[in-house]
Amino acid sequence: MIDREHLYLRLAVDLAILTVRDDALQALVITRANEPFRGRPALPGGFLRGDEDIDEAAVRELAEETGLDGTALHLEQLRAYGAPGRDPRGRIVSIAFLAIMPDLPLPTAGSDASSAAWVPVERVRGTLSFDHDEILDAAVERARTRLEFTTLATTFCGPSFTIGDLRNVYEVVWGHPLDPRNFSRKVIGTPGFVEPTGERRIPEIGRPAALYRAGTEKSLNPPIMRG
Amino acid sequence: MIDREHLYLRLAVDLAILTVRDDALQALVITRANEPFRGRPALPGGFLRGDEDIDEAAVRELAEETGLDGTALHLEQLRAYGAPGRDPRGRIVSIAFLAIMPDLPLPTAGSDASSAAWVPVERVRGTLSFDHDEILDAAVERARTRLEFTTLATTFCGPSFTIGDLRNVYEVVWGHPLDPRNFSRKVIGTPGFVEPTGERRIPEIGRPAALYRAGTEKSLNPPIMRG
DNA sequence: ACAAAAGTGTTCCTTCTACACCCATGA
DNA sequence: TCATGGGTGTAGAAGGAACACTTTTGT
Repeated sequence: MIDREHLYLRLAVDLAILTVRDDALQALVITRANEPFRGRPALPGGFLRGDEDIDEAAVRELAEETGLDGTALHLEQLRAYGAPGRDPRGRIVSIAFLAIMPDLPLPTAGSDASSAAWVPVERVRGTLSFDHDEILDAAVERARTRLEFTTLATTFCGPSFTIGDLRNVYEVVWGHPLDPRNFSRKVIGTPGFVEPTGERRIPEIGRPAALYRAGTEKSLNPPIMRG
Repeated sequence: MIDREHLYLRLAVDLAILTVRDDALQALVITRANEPFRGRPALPGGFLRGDEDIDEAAVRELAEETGLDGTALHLEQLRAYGAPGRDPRGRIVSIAFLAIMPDLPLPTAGSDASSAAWVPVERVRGTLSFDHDEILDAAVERARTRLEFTTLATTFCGPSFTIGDLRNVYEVVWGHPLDPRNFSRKVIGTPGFVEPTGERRIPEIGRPAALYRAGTEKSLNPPIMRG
């Protein structure tokens, strides 16, 4: 075997971190503090270190950018991006991840980022550095199909939520309204999707709603139809 | 930016190449010609070169191992495997691919492989080098769900096939029988799944069956239920 | 009383499922 | 005419879609 064929390169992880905030699907976008693309928006990410697995690198980067423990949240590999020339610094292959979070305040601004902020994905479209627009598109599409077939939507919510909150997640991610009555029945009638806490939430106006927490079931079948 | 943090490594692509052959789901397994694991079974694969994208490397490796043009077949990224120590040669991260082929003769034995052969996945289980057992498991599970939601099963068949041939693919991959009559109706009633060629195949015994080729539709909705 | 959001009941329709039955061919 | 696999008809069950209607709160 000829060693010339063996290309040495650097491996990065890039994170598409999504949340539902102000009735919009938003992504965590940083402003780059270093070249290349200094001062331009990008997805958070960083280089793989010598002693860690790829998923560990993703969890570490998530913690560095958001201060949150990624092991409790949804973190999933999307795919590898490795077009020659996708990074001006040289041959860098990136493993893209999808991360789902509830709408929590961001405790820290990361080291490599001069700022980190939630931005609606509709506004981010077409503005990102490297091939991060493509990564974000893939992440959003993956999240959309995950809502159909898994209980992932509960990860967008906090520790307790109403069926209306959960429906709002679906409506925002899918971009169209759902029938509240059929949705309610479907969710409550699916064993392991949600569990009642016994508490209720009293809104400013209207009938109080029962509160639920995420159940133990992870997959949905039959799925929730996207309409 | 501290350069010590940037790990340089080599990137490999590994291919789980599946076919349906002799009423069994089989994988293309090579016997390694070089260290490490010389003489042991493994999935075909190789290192990324400097001028190619990851998917191009997968197509190239598929051609080298099977002599077939991968652009016409189904080739799909599974995920990256990068545990430190997964390869005794050093830090090597591998992008795993799923490839689907009809049951064709294998024209060539590859350069890095002393032999390449189809082996039923049930017999391969637990015998492969590196973390290739894990990769193959992921590939089989991905193929199973792809049959539900896409027209991928036609890729297992040749250029023309009967509905019975197609059903056999489903039965072998899923591991349980399907109702021939309902299956027939479902496939023929799904626009774009299959197109009649006008030809018929006369079997040794029994009624001749109409021949079809793959249609243009790639996704199935509603899906074919796995039972 | 009214607005607003939570939830229930009911009807219609599509699709899956199971199985009875008919069709076309070679031996 | 029989065995074998290809293909159609049809009745029942299950679940989705649509929507009328009731419930529970604050103002």
